[in-house]
Amino acid sequence: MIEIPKTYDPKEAEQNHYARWEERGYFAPEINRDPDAPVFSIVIPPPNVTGSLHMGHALQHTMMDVLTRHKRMSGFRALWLPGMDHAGISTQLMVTRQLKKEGFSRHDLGREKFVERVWAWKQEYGGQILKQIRREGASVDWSRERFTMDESLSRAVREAFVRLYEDGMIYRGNRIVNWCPNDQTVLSDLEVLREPQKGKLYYLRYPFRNREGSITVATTRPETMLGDTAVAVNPGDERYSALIGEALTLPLMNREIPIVADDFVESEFGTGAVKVTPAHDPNDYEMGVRHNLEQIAVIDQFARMTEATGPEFAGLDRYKARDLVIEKFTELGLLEQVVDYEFAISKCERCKTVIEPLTSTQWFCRMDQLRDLALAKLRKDGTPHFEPQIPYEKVYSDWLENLRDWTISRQLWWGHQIPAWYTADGQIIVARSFEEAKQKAGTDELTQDEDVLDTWFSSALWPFSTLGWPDETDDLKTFYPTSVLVTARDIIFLWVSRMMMTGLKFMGREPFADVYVTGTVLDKHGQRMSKTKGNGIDPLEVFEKYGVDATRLTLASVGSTDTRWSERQVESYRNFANKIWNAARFCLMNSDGAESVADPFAGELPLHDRWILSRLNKTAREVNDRLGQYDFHGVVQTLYHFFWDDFCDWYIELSKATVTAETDSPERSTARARLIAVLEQSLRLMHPFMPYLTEELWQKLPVQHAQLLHGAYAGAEPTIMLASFPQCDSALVDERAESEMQAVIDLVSRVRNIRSQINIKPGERIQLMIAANADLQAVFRASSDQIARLTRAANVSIDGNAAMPRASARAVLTGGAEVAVPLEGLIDFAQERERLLREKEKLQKEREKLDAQLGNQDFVQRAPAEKVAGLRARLGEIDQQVAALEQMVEALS
RNA sequence: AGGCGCUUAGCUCAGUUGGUAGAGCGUUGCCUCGACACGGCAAAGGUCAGCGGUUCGAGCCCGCUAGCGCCUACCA
Repeated sequence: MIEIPKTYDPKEAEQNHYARWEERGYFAPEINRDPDAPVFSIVIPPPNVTGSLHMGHALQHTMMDVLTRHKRMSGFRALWLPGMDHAGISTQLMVTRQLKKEGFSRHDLGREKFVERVWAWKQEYGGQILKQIRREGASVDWSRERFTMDESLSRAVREAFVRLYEDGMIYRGNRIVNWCPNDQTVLSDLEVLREPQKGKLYYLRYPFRNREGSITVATTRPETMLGDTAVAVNPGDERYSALIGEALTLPLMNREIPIVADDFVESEFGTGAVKVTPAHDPNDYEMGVRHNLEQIAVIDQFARMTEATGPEFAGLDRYKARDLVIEKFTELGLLEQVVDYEFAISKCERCKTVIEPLTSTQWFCRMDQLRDLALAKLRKDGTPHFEPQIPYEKVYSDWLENLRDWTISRQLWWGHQIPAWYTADGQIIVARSFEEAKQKAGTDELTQDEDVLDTWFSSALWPFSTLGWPDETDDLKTFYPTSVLVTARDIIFLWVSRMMMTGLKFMGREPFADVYVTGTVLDKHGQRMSKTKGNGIDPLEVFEKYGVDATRLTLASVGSTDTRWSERQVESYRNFANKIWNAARFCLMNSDGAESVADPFAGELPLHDRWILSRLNKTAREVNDRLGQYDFHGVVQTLYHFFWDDFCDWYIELSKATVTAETDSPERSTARARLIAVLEQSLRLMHPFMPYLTEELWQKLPVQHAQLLHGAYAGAEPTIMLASFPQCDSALVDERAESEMQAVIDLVSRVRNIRSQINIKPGERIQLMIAANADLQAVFRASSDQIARLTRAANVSIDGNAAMPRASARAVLTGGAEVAVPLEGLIDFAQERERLLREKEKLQKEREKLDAQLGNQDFVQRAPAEKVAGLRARLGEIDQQVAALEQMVEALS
């Protein structure tokens, strides 16, 4: 007899197993010795080196771990590759702040020292999240851990850059960009937030150059007027058509600017005339290009007015300049009106500073060819397959179709420095290394570009750079393309699409076949969890309180829909874990003799054994199928109900008498071995979701652990991680057993219902009289001991006719069976009559519905014959039961 | 402004090709029957947001309305 505590303590299991799994190399694909093993691989979405675990990570990691463990147990050569992202801006900000506390800036240190400092920071404080990933139980292969700034990955970055440059897809140019005046760097469109902003719309008059009068333009940013080089109107706007080409005098600057016609202008908005500031507005920039307008930079990189604005404005902050412009327009009588106006403003994703659009010389990546590769792949092969396909496939393709060039340079020090050098005479040399650049340039008087690349440039290469690219390593050949990408929806553009494009470009193959997009865990009010709102739930605290396994089940069942966080949910899965623990506890307490049984399910089996095997195998089938479809929610439900309802509530109870028999016997040993065998397979089925609990229990079971390992891991030190994942043996799926067992379950439930309704004390023994047809008689007779035990009946009689005592509580069952509980002296006849009449009423209501349906000729003719037959059968059944009930009532009168 | 999604039991969510609505928690009653009170047994609870349509039949398909949410966007 093996004794374990009454309550599952997750902490103990969590402390015991992870380190051992890791040390023994279970996480590495090399543990798989089958040379022909199919391959399964996932690369982790690399968390920021500055980050710490939040619910979104825990959610994604749970799902990736479930998939990886499932495939590993199924004999796949499984790799889940971990790593981190250097997170350019975040990390640089982190260290800059630290420096500031010490009283100096990064410029005091200089670039080289600063970068050293960031590395030191990374060593000391970075990667806290890696420890937390261990805590989650994530079966990642730490021997393959990567960091986007590793030398090998940096090499991949340079290689990719050079190739794209050589193919004409990367270029350097002066264009309008998103500039963050606080972080002092350019940002891509995807790193800019659009926020609604209450502001004002100013109506400004621009006088005609050569005559009286003026034209009025509306703007939210009057200060940019200093850089205006035109006013635009819609070519179809009759109010202005005569004015097109006419000259205006730009107030304050006294500059002559033309009126141009452009389709961009919406006649309905404002006055229908737009001031054009090509240097400080993306749309105006485009218009400027179309009309060949001068770009006059009036705002600098610190968001202050430039020298070009003249002595009164130069050096003023952009908002101060706004006030001054308005003041001057008022003085000149050129301010027509000011109205309240709400519009969208661009802010820096990181520091929330208002973005200043300005023209700047930067590196860009042309996206047209890359986009076409991705779109063609999707249209031709349906790759990647998004799950859920709706709406994500369309979200992805729509975005690709409207893709614009990607600004890839950043004015930071932390990151991959752009592999471009300039000669003294301004020639650009793009090369993989300084050596190569010198060769190409024919001189060593070269200066490397100061800028670094967007963090997402290196992330875009992650699925192959981590596997060794550009070298053709074994890992690359084996694990690329990866099997599936699991991610939140907010980085479909930033990351997923870019990996797809670079993968197709450099590898000639997609980086992953499937993209599983997870739902989001919201707070209990349905709001997104965020640091600034402070409404986040720390997964580590939940681990502490309820255990990792319970948390994982909760997260897995979120699936792909947004779900509000509810601690009660975790609590119920904690209870489930405890239920498993106690079911195992029961099995272990009654395990003596079980190990001597070689083949527990050999030979002829009683109903409940055939039934549980059928249920178990159907469960295995469902779990495998649903995991294949990424239906995490469904799998959790399936496992929960199989284990709790089928195994605990019925199978254990049905086996109890035999299993707990006082004296040893072959029957007892066999029953015990069967119980343990079913439990053992259940643990394997649940292991991907609940790694700690299942390992803890599996190790304790009196079974031949080594024999349970999947063939690919033969010889390994036994662990449930490497045990074979149960597959459905369809020979064991037994519909007849299931329906017969269902009859027993119905019978027991009805009797319990009677006991409860009549208030029979739980301790009180009853008599049970069952009348049934020959088939059911045989079923009930074979299970009569169990029926007696579960209904707490002193004795059970079964026969074909219903000669039942008048003083009894009775019920009719499906299949025409009847049951009576004789209760001489206890029965209140009137009450019992009412009870039966209520039953009858229920059936009659159903009958009415069926009558209506079957009375409808259209239904009978058009519905499938099978359906109609089914309803007719049900109708017959009801009639029979109603008749039986009427007889019972009659007998009571 | 467009696009998309959601609205099912008090709460959080499932609902597979249209065929008599499900789970967990909560609620009610009974229960120390030695695996488990983080438990057992039994039960109550729903005009599937509203309106209209298609169909023999709609939570599921189509249209409109309302509320909520998300994403995209070049109305200054």
